[in-house]
Amino acid sequence: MKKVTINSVASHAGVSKKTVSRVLNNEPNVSAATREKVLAVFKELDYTPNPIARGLAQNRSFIIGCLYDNPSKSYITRVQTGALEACKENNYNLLIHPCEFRGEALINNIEQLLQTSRLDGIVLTPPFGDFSELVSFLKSKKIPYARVASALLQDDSISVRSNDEQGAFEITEHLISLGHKSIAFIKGHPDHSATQQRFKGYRRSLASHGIEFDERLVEEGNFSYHSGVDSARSILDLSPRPTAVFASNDYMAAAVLKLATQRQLKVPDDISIAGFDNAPIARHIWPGLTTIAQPVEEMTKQAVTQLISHIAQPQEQPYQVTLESRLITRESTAAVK
Amino acid sequence: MKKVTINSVASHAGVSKKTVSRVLNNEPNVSAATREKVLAVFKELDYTPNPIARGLAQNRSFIIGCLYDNPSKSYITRVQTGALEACKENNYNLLIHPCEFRGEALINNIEQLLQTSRLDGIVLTPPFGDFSELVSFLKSKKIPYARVASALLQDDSISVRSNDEQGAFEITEHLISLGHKSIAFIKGHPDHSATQQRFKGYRRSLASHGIEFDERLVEEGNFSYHSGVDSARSILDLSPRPTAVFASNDYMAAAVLKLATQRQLKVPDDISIAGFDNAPIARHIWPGLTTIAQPVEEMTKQAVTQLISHIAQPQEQPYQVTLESRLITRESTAAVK
DNA sequence: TAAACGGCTGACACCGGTGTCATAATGTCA
DNA sequence: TGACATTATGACACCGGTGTCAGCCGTTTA
Repeated sequence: MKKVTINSVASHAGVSKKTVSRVLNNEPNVSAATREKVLAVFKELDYTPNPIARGLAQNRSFIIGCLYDNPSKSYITRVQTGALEACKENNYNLLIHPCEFRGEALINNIEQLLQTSRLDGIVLTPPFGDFSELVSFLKSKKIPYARVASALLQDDSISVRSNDEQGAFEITEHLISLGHKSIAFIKGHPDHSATQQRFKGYRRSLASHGIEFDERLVEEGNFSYHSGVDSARSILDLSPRPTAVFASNDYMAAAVLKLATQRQLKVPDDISIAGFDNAPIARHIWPGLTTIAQPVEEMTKQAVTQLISHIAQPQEQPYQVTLESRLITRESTAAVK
Repeated sequence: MKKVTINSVASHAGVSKKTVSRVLNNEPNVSAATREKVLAVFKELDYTPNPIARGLAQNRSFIIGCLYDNPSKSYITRVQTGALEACKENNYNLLIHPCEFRGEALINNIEQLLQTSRLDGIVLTPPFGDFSELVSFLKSKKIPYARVASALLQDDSISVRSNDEQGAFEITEHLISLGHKSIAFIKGHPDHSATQQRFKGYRRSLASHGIEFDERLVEEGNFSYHSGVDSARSILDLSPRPTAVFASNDYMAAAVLKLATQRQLKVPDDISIAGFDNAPIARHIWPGLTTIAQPVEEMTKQAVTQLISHIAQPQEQPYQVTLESRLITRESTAAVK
């Protein structure tokens, strides 16, 4: 079976390869008759253009890089799913690049990645969208990028996020409506902008009900299950014990639940627990976690779609979108007794 | 900043581009002096060869495709981690291809993937390594592939697996040693060869202790959490209720635990539960799940490493390896009362 | 001493596409 | 009907590497 190239198509159709190329790329200045003829030969020979040759000629790789550093596997796969959908629709490939570096080392690592992989663009998932050195490095190198679930910036970048502050506000409202007044809070990783946002939503809700903010109820976590265990220990040791705990993500919330259960506390009777993200674990444990569902796949898909269209045709206007999140109540929260 | 290509290096070093190419590829027939000179220019100009151009010349993409269809996000990320390590070491990229097709549609989907992406090789993760139509399709197309965690085949393929049968045997032995005689079993997805293996290990252990196999204690699952819930319902409704449940993976085991807890059963006092895989959830819930840890990253890394070296230099001898798995006991199993 | 041989090197075609530009064919208008 | 604009097409160079082969050199062999 011989390889089918643009040359075989051209000679089969009795036209030049340039004309075939024009048909391939839907360029104008091809007569309808010629176009038909070439398209027929495509079918006949079952021709697929070679992306590598195209890439060489256009100095493109048709590969998008996806940068992440996240303890949550489910979050990563959701990001990947969304990114893949966008890539598939545009005949791009996705290169995944887990990356645990910070600062200088991060820049070097990315520089090397760019040199060896010739990426056409990069999706920055949390926390990388908030690393200003990285963002300005990419900007200076003129590498197109898109930011997912990162803080709003007053610039011309592509950014798709969800409203973390509002989500945290709503879930705190939910707890307060159940009669809770002493609500502990576990912060996320300080590098993630979501951490501040969620904290802000929590405080706004407290304030709107005249509940005084109590520093002692706040623990520093980092989104990992392990950090949740540590925070849970401190919180459950408090006296008086808070009647509810709002953890900045579901893994930490699951850790609180595990520790509470180990200590013979009944959830939600003795203590209510709320999480954030609607990770699979939120519904895989008993009681199921009340949490906030975010459209992670949709955010990433939009970001990558926009990134790809920007690569094809650099635009001036920014693309900044904020999607809505949604409260999901399960068994882990109940009215205070 | 001009682009640094093989041509600029050649003119800088005062040699032909072919000689530069020889140095790049560590080919013989370059004098030590010339080699030194060229290498110095590499450093000086900070040269990185363009993989796309190289790919065009050699008709290679330097991309490995990773095929998967698995409900467990943590398994997927572990597979990816291992594959990525191998790719990175060999300057390959990894293309991820989640794929829920079967039979004819699967072949078509993969054929399209191959045409558009020009993959150099494919890693088949469960259950794809056991789809004989797919395997023989790849063989007929002469696409190099490696199978991870799939059944042993008497052929010349690359295959890295772990001993599922032995793992299941050991965990059943563990339960029996705790005094359990009525041990329910939840099977995995019938497409996965691990499903049969784990079932065999369970039966071998029962048999070796003279415990009669009871069909009524066996439920059909499919590795998903949801299927675990259904199976758990049937098992917990049995009368007399088994004193232990061995689920073929941790998600299904977690489902059993959730349902049991919902029904006010104490685990492990009223019923012991064991899983398989050592997924994160196994230690994120209370009580933690007794399970079998498998070297998923290591399996995948070995498979991909071998695949890449096979691509560079097709070998005749097969590479078939079985790695060991390991019993991890946590709080979900205890002596029968 | 001539012929044969091996290591080293570069000229040149080639991989499969795209960009540039010249030219042929067709259409428009005065 | 001729001058001119517009559309359609192809020749050719180019992207940045690798494969083939010929030629040069110094050394060994007959």
